[in-house]
Amino acid sequence: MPELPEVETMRRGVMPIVGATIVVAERAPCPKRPISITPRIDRLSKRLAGKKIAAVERLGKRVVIRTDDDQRLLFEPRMTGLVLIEAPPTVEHLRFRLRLKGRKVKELLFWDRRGLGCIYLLSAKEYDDKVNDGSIGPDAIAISAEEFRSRLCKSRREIKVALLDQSAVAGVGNLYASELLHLASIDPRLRCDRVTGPQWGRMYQAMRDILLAAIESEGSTLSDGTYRNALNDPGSYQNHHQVYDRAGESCPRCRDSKIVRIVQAQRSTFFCKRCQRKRDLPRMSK
DNA sequence: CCCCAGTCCTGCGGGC
DNA sequence: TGCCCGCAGGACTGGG
Repeated sequence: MPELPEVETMRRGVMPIVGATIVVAERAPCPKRPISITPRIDRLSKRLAGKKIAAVERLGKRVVIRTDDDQRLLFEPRMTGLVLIEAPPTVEHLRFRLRLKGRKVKELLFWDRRGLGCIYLLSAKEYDDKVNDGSIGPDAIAISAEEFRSRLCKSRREIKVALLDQSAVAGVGNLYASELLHLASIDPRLRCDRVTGPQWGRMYQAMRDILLAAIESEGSTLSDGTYRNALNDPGSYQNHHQVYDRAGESCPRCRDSKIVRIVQAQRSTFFCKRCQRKRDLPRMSK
């Protein structure tokens, strides 16, 4: 389930395509039900043919390829998508190919087992509009502490649910939301409008620490093994998970309370009831 | 406007 | 052993 660290690892993995010239874009042969590509593939290919790849960027959980004429080709991996330059896990789930020339790398691939992912090409103006109209919030790594707080603090939703809202902050998904709230010692059920100033500070710092550490580890590869880096190796951050998918185990911090699983907005949340409280415990006076 | 439940999809693991 | 059902959670949509 690619979240910010996994998508950042994909971005870094396909960086060698920068400077290459696009020859043609095509659907890979015969998936049962084709993934969503906008505009349709022949028109998308026509708009990209002959354009040079100027940069590979990332916005939240999307890989963004910028061409020399400022178009943006966006890849949304969703649950099981991978952006690759070689060796897809299987042939039958290969969905899309960008044929390239002028550099060592000859193709960019999109592979997606479940086919929930999608691809779209936007003009410079369409891209700017999308970023500015609020449908995609600021990236979780780039956002300031003040903006992080101000974009969330008025909501009455539970903090864990709000962290998943990509229009507020882009990049945090289900796994890292549980992890960062554990690191920040905050109850995932706490309403945003009841989070205190110190809690906002800790949450912001924990979000950065967790996401940056996970990028260092090239993301988390879960038991289904789908997510891989560009060299087809698994990430290693799953070995650092404190709470995610660890219900019933004792909390690694307090070594006492057991990690519990609850459901919020139809998604699993994992946390420690002892370490993560709605209210901070009063500080001991000397 | 804000928020939530339902939808898409495939592979897998648990239960019988 | 084999089959079936439910679950996993990205982003989006429709409705309260």
